[in-house]
Amino acid sequence: MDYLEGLNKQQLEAVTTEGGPLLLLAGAGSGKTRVITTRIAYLIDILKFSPYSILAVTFTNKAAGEMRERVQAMVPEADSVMIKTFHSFGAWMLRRNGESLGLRSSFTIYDDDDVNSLLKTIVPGATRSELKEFARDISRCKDDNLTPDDDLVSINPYPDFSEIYRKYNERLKEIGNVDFGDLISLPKQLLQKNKDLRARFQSRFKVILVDEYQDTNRAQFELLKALAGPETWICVVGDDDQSIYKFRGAEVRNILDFDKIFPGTRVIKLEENYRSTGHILSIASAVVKNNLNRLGKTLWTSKGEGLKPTIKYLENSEAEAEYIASQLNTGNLNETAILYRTNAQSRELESTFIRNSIPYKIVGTLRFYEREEIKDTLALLAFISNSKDEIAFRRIINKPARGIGKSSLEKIISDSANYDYDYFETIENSNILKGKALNGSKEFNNLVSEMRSLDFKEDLGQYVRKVIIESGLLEYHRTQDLAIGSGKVENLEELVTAASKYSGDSALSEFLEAVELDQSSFNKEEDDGIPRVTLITMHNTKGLEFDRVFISGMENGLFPRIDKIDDTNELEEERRLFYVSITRARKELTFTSCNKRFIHGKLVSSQPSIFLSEIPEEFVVGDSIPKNSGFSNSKFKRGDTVYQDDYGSGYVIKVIDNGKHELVLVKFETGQVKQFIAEFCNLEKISGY
DNA sequence: ACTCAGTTATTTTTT
DNA sequence: ATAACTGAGT
Repeated sequence: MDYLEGLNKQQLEAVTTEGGPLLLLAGAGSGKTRVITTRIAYLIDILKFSPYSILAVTFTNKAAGEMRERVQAMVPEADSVMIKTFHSFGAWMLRRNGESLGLRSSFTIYDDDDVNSLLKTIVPGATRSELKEFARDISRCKDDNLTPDDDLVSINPYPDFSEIYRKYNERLKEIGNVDFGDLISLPKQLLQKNKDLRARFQSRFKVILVDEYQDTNRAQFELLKALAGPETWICVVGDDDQSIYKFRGAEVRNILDFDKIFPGTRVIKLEENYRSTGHILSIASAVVKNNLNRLGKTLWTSKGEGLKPTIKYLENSEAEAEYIASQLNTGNLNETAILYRTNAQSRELESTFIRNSIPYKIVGTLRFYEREEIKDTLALLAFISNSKDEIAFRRIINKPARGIGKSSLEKIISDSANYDYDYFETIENSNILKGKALNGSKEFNNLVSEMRSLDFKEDLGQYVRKVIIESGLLEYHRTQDLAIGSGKVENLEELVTAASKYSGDSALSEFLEAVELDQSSFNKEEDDGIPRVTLITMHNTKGLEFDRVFISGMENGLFPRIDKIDDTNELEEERRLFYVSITRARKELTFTSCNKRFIHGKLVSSQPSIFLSEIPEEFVVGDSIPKNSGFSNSKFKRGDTVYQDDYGSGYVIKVIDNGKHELVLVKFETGQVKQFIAEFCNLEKISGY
């Protein structure tokens, strides 16, 4: 029981409280992971719960892995606790219980890219951005538990949207695959429809723990409700102040209203922060206090005040990068992070760091599975396993070139109606193709049958290697490498290595699932021992901490984003993002803000973020915070409210300096966007920050 | 099937 | 600025 030692009063209470429901409000740096893992250990070790009866759900595989490791260090038999992400839990459940939905246990999971391609086959005339919109909105429907039969006007007002959504679901079902949303909503449906199944799950999982509860969406909440019976010890852990994924369907109300939905909830707040020094916490608290929609808690530390954070104003983004670079001469780069709101901001930092020979690493930009060569291989593997997979088929049939162009492809697709939409069968039996396309398609089918006849149960790595070589994909990408110097072959090698960790009957589908759901195991760490400064988006920093943090681009329009400034809910979410960013820092924190910045190739004037004005002056040093204008010479700033005789009132979207004139782009309440030359326009400034 | 010029749209994205 | 994509021309 020595693992209980050193816990503070609230932590101990959180660990030992019996029964459910239990809501743990765990502030940033309050030892949340320690509490969850210790609670699991305590349940097994002291309260004698079977590890098998405990389900712990997280949002990332990284978090799941960390949790497993830490629990096992305390209680070895905890290795049979089910610790999974929401999505991998859903996949696990569907592979075992999906027959009634027409799912084979080897289904594959479509990612956003595949979803887009599938939608394109359903709405061929749609533009790229329309497809993207449909994909996003369908995903949002699934997050929100909305079916095509529901009123979807609030999601997408386009009258055909419901039909598109319906057709999309039908096609997905015909193909026999699922998307990310299905991994939550289908298990939920199964449990709701099938009383026996529900009883089985409820008798197995006596304890359910959910981490990062503030980021659950409606569907995840419903799944949880279906899993938890009246006797279940349900415990959710989260921080309403750190809810930053609303744009992905996260529903803050889940945590705000938890005690109303689960009557008799015990609420325990963990407010002692073990991470940051006092001034940093004071700033974080002062900032987040401006949010009205929160449960309210105040972090404190016994660490002492520490250094005052710094605010620095720079003329432009180049100066900003140079300033940050100049600060990196001292201190441990491994313990330093530069945070920004948008990925595009990393470019300037990168080029400056290269110029100054500062080693850096960028977190989270290029995802392994999104790479062309990887997607190609996965598509081929998916097709070998399921020749009804239209998206995989489209992707791989003519790669490398087999003489099957657009028209031949469409012929096969349309003729597949006669062969149960199985493209392998269509090629096998249809006589619609001739010449080069006929030979090419037969060649493709031979490849597929040959691969199907091979056994991969011993070593999936060897199997994948064989597939890559025999299909010609390796050669194809080798040529690409030679042409443009990409590392595609290297990536394919890495895929083979990753695959060799899998064996057994379901090796292939396990592997395909891992690639979709757990990219972390494929992200090769630059482990050359050189200390590197971390470049990272604010969103990606959740759960991380550094001795020294720079928060860059503190400008209205960029952060908070321009379209979020005048919507209270959106602004509060941006502010939570700021709160998350601030609380990453242990000891040192610097905010930088620029007067001018290149945005989409245009030099744009900006003004300091309204968030900077929320920092109490007594906690910071450095440049003083300009009130109102005065930072730039310009009369107009982004975010200003203006009035114009012809168009009425609106706000400034952009101020562009084109060298000759200052152009002011205004979005009016009517929805019109107009451009004016600052010197000559009759715009009246109503208010500004 | 490939190339090149023109077009478009550029938030965040644990799964 | 820039990447990613489209469509016409080779």
